Amino acid sequence: MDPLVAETVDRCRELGMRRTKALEQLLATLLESERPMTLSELAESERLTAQCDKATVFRLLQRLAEKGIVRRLGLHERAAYFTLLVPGRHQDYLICTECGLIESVKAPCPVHQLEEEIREKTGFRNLYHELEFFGTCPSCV
Amino acid sequence: MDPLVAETVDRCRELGMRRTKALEQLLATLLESERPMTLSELAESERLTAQCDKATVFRLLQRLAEKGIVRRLGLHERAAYFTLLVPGRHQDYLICTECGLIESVKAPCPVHQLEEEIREKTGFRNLYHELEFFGTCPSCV
DNA sequence: GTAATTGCAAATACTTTGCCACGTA
DNA sequence: TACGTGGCAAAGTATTTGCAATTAC
Repeated sequence: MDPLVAETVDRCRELGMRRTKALEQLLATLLESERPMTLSELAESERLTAQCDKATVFRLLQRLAEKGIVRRLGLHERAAYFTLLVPGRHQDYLICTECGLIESVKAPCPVHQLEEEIREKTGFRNLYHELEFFGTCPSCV
Repeated sequence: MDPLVAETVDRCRELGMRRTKALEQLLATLLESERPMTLSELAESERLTAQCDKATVFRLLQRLAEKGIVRRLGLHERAAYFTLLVPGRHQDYLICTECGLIESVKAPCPVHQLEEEIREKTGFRNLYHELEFFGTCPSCV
């Protein structure tokens, strides 16, 4: 087993989880993946499809996210968010993971130069980016 | 009417959309909002709840997103994405909006200093961030 | 008048939970 | 043995679509 998987399983154990096949395979799958994966992708992946039910993967991810081993990406709600694009205006957001508060970041966005580099090096076109900061807001601390 | 709303409606008109009450109210609502909003929030907002059906708001947002007037935030899929947090490791992503390809950004992340500033100025705790670049990948150009 | 747009209701899709069986410690 | 975990099936919530009626141009 990949030593990083073993190490992560140990962290889980210390946090009170049991060492199960499903947990090991889930962690191994996430670790091998170069990119974030959806619940369905995980549940249907080679290592997990025979191993366990989708509900199990769901509950594992839920527990792992609570314990800070895994992160659920996005604005942390089930629903999609929409925003108006005003030409020449760009916004980054600061979001409270406890109460859902969303506010705009006042400071200038530090990402434009990297975006330029990516445009040149990768050949991607129509580039734009999204940047969100997450944390616990003062009222929720 | 807010001149920026009027201007945006004009852009929509130029892109072939019709000037409807629902469109005007939707754009006004998005523009007034300091933050991104979900479909439900929009459909149930003061200006829109009496004005039109949720399906209408959905289809408007869909058309506006196609035309680049509105942006749908997140990894651009219906499903949530999960990623393993490896201590000391941070990843940003580059995502193709056409084919869904997701790859890691090789360059170092330029956001840490801003994160530090936010930590100091806002009183948020447990801060972290997510940064994604979107665009059309070379194969899809 | 014609084609885009809308409302309503139904269909999908993804997520989440209940309950009892099972496996780990 | 005890309690966390898993499977299966059902419920919950958000998104998306079909179609006839309406409206903008």
